[in-house]
Amino acid sequence: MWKLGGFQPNDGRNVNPMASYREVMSKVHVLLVDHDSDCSISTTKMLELCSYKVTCVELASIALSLLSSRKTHFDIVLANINSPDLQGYKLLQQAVNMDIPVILMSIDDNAFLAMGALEKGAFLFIKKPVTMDMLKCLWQHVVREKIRVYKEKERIIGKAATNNHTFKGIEFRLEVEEENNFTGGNNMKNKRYKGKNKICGREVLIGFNSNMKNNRYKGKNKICGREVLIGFNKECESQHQLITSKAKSKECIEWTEVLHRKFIDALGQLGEGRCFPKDILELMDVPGLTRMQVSSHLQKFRNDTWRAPVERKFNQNNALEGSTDSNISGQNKSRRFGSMPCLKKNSLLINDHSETQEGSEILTENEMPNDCGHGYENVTVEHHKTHEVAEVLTETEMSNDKQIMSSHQQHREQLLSVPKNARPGANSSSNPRFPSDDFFYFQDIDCMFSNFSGMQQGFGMDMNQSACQEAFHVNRVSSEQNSALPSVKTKNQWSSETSNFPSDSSETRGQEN
DNA sequence: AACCGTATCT
DNA sequence: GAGATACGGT
Repeated sequence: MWKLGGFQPNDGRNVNPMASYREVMSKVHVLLVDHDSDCSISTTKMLELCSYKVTCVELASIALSLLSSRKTHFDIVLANINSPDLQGYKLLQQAVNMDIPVILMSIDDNAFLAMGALEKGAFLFIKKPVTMDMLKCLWQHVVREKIRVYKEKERIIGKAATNNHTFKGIEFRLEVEEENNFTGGNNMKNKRYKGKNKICGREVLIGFNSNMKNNRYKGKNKICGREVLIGFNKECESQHQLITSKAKSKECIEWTEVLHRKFIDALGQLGEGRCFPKDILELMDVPGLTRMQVSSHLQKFRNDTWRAPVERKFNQNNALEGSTDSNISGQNKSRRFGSMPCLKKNSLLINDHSETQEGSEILTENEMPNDCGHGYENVTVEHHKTHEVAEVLTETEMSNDKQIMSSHQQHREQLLSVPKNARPGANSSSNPRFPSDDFFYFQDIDCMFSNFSGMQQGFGMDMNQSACQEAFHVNRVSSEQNSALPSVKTKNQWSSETSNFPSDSSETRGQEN
């Protein structure tokens, strides 16, 4: 139960008379989201003067990640509705789903904005600048909302109890339908998942029939990563009734250009054969981002099925005349562990940036002659020419540059001797997916980076270094933490870093079985 | 047990 | 179609 001092929301008589306002306010954690640095600084100061705990982020997407991670509990969200990443409403939606009151702010005093915000569940809509008076009563909104939520849950628990269904601290509704026409949800039709009940969030039908009497679907189920008990009684079973569990919809993070650039940055630092989600996550150092999310993004990126938000919009607007990429679903069956995403030539070049990206060409494995799908023999990066636009050499070029080849050979040997690749069960002898001796190739991170930034330039994106640093300057309250955030790297930095495979300080990953 | 890569889902 | 999730494998 949520408590403030001696206050218990279910019993108004238990208010601790000794609890001063300040004491109460000091227990309220405010998530402030505002890209306007002047405003956020002043608001933060005022909030802190009120004794609130404050976490300040600049972008709604970052706030979303923070909320998703659930590592920190926030009691209220105070957000600028005009977040540059256009995630303001998404943030609102997520916070509402989490029963966190949201106060939206805007520089515009617009009735439509206000109505829209309230309609979408905002607790309050206020015009900036916020004042001390507004903030002083913030805690009351929190308390009122807590009381409301508590009563709501109590109501639901009561209902659930009368139906002999277990309610386990998470809001979901149980509805019993009369019809007996259940044929199985999508998840159950899928043979692959027949063994377990897969609930990928959102609304899911959890049904059973006479073939399911082994109670396979009784007990723990996961909704949005949280355990939920979905029980049913015999009465229910005999009637073949359905239990509909409506889980809160899972909020997705959006891989914005800035976030993706961080991702690319991490890939560049790790290098081919070392691009593991966990390491990428660590290097990205984005609060709230999870390994699963990185993993998912890595998969999309490796398969070339991810498009930057700007590109999506661009493609939508231009309807992609005849540029269907039949290879998009052509996934690499022989995926190497930790492999660098191998970009398709046109995956990033939605505009022709060749004039600004001369010398940068990325070939798909399919496009590489005689590469047997490995790519290594035909594609490499000249690591020594660190101050040039990265090169991807064709076979012909390779034959003309034996010096490069020998240096590459050294890198290969160096890499092969690095224990980090010796993942548990992921070695060349026991795992066919592990890069065997002839498997390494070096995807040029410079090219990826160049193409990517070229694309952004093509869309007039302001992706200069300060902008990126700004975008990732997450928590001004603890700014020392952010000073360690990796900055955007120049091409030269990329080359110099990727040219070496640093002696790996970390031990072999995972554990030996 | 942790984590990776893939398949599949929403 | 992007992102989340389930699952098998190591």
